Amino acid sequence: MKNPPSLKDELNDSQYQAVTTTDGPVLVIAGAGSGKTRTLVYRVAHLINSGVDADSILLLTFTRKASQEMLWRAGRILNDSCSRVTGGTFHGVANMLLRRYGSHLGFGTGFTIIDRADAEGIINLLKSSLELSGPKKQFPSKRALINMISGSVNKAIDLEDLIFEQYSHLSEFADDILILQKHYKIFKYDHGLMDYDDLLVNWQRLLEELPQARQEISNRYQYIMVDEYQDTNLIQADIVRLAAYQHDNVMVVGDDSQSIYSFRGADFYNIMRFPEIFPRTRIIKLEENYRSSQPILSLTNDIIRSAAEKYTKTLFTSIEGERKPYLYGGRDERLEADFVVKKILELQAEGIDLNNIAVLFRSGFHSFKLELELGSHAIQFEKRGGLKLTESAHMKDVLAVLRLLVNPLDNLSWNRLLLSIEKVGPKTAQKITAAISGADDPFAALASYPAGKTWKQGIAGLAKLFAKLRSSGEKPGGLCEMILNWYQPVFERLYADDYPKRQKDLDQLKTIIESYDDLQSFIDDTTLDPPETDQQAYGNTIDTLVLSTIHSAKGLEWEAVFVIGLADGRFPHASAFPGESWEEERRLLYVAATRAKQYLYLTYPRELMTPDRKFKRVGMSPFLVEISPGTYERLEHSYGNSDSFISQKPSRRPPKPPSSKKRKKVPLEHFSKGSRVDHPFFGAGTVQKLTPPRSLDISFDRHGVKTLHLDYAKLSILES
DNA sequence: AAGTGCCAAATTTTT
DNA sequence: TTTGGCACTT
Repeated sequence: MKNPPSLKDELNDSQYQAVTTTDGPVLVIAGAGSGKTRTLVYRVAHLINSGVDADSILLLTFTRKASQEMLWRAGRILNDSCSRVTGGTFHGVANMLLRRYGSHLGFGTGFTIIDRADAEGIINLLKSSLELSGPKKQFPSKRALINMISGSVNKAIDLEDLIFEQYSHLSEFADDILILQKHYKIFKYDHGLMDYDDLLVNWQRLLEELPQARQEISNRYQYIMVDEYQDTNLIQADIVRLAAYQHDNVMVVGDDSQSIYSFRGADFYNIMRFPEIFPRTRIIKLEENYRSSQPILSLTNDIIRSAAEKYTKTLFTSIEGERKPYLYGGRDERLEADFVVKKILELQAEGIDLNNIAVLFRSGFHSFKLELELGSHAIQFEKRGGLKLTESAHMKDVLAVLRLLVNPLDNLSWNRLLLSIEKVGPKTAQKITAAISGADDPFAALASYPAGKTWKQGIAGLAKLFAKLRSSGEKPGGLCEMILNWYQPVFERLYADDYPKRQKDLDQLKTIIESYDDLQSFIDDTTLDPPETDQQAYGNTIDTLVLSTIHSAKGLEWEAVFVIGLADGRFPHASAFPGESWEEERRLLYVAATRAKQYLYLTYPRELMTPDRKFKRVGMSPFLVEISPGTYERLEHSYGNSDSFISQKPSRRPPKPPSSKKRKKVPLEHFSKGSRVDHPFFGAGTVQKLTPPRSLDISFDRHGVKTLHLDYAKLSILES
C-alpha cells in the first residue's frame, strides 16, 4: 500500500477485519451494496503488501470479468500489476488444472469444452437417432429440457425427482429423459467433450482421487477467496474444502438473500454449512450499505423481510435521500414503456447520464416493447444477457473447424460442418460422422469417404481445407484467414438473405483470434467467456442505456434503476410455486431493487397480450402487494389517454396462493407411517416418515426412498 | 428415402 | 429471431 496507515481510514471495522485476517477460515456475510468487492480488492492488495507471494493467491469469482476488474483495482492500490494472482471463475480454473493434470484422470489432454448450445445439439442428434416413445408434444420448453438433461449433475435433487415433480403424469416422457441423459453422457465421453458440469466434477475428482495433485494444488494456493459464495453448488463447495485441506485458509463472501441461481444447482445452504465444514470459522458481517439511499433501503428491506432467512442482517445506510421509490402501473405494455422513456428523458434533463441508468426485467423478451419505444426516441441502449457473438450460426461454423483441429474426435463439430455442405442432410451427415469417427485418422477417412455424386465436391473441399490447415503450421490468425476463404461461398449460400449483416461478426472474430498464439486457449476462452456482440467493439464509447435481465445485472449498480414487468404472472415467473422457487423469485426482485443508488422505479402493465393475441387484465406482482404502501410513492397516469385510473389504492388482499389452484390439497394427516401409496411415475410404495408441514419420505418398491412434497406429488392412497 | 423450402409457432434466468 | 411441421422435389 502506498500509505499503510490509511487502510483503517479507507474501511469500516468489519471490512478492516476481513481484509487483515491472515489465516483460518472466514465467512463474510455481506449485504447488498456493502462493499464486498472493495473488501476483497483491499485484501488481495494487503496480502501482497505484507509479503505474501502473489502466486499463492487464488481468487474465485462469479465471472471472469469480475476477477479481472478486482485484480486491476488491487494493482492500482499497489502501483503494480497483480498478474501473478490466479483469478477467474471455478470453470476457468478447473479448465487450467485439468489441462495440466488431466492425463492422470484417464482423459487425454485433448478435450473440448461445450456450451449449452452444443449440449442442445447433442440432444437433438440423440433425439433423432434414438427411438423415443414419449409424446413429442409434451416435451417441456427446449431450455428446460437441456437443463434437465445436461445440468442435473449438480442439483441437490436427482433427475428422477426433478422429472417427477414436473412431469409425473407422463411416465413415457420421463423414461425418454432418462434414456437421453444416459446417452448424452456416453456421447460426451466418446468424443472428448466436456460440459460446464464436467469441468467441476473432474476438478473434484482430481482433488479427491489424486493425492499428489491435491497436495500440489493445496500447497500452491495458500490463500483461497471465493466471491458470491451463495451461488456455488455442492461440488464447488467440496472443491473449496479439498483445495484448502492443508491450511483451511479460505475466505468466502456471500449474501444469502441474493441467491438467485438455484436452477443451475446453486445451493445457498452452502453458506449455512460453511462453519460446519470449516470448524474454526470466523463470521464477519458487513451490514452498512454504501450504495442506496435510505428510502430505497427501506423498501428493499421490506421486500426481503417476509423471506425466511437464516443469517439475519439489518442493512443501514448513512446516505441521505428524500426520494421514495416510485410505483407505476401503465394501462398496457406500451404505456409502461412510454412512462419509462419519459422518465429517462427527465432524468437526463436533470443531468444524469444514460450510463447511470438501467432497466431491469425478469425475462429477455419483457423488454421488446420498450426497445421499440427507445428506438423511436433515438435513445441508445445496450442489451445484456442477449445473444453472444459465438452463439450465432455462422460463428459456430468457423469455430467448428478450429475445434476439429484441436480435437478430431469432436463429432458434434463434424456433424455441423457436414450439414453445411449442399445436399447433405441430417441422415447423410450422421452416416459420414459414424464412418470417420471410427477411423484412426478421421481427416484421411473423410477424404476417402465414398461420396454421392451431388455432394462429392463439398466433401472434397472440406478434406482439402483440413489438409491445408494441418500442414500450414500457421498461428491461429493465419488459420482463421484460410478458413474464412473456404467459408465465404458456403456462408453466402446459407445466409443468402442477410449475410452482409453477419459479415461484420466474422471480421470481429478475426480481430479477436489474432491476439492468440495458442489455438486451444482461444477455443476454451470463447466457450467459457463468449464475447458479446456490441457496437462498443468498434471503439466509440457512446453513452448508452443498459437493458438487462436481473440475473445479468448482479453485482452492478446505477444511479437510477427501472424494474419493469412487475405484473402478476410475469414476476414471479409463471412456473414458480410457493416454496423455495417462490422465495427465489422474491430474492430476485430484491437483487433488482438493490441495484439502485438514488432513483428506483417499479413499473408494471395492467394488461398483457396472451399468445393468441387477446388481452388479459393482470394485477401487480404479489411481491409488490406485500410491500407496505408507505415505502413507495404511487405515480398516477397523468398524460396520454384520459381514461386513467383514479386513486389506485394498493389493495390489502393477502398474497393469493399462486396457481396451484386445481389440485385439491390432501392433508398430511391422511397418511401415516406404513401407508401404502401409489405414484404415477414411481409406482407403489410405503410411507416411511412424515415431515410436517407437507413432506413425506416414501420407500418405493422399484425406485428406492424419495422425499416427496404433497403440493407437487400426485399420490393416491392404496391402504392406510 | 432424403433434401429443400415455406409457413406457423413460441420465447426464464446462465458460469 | 429461431425452430418444427408439412408438402413437394430429387
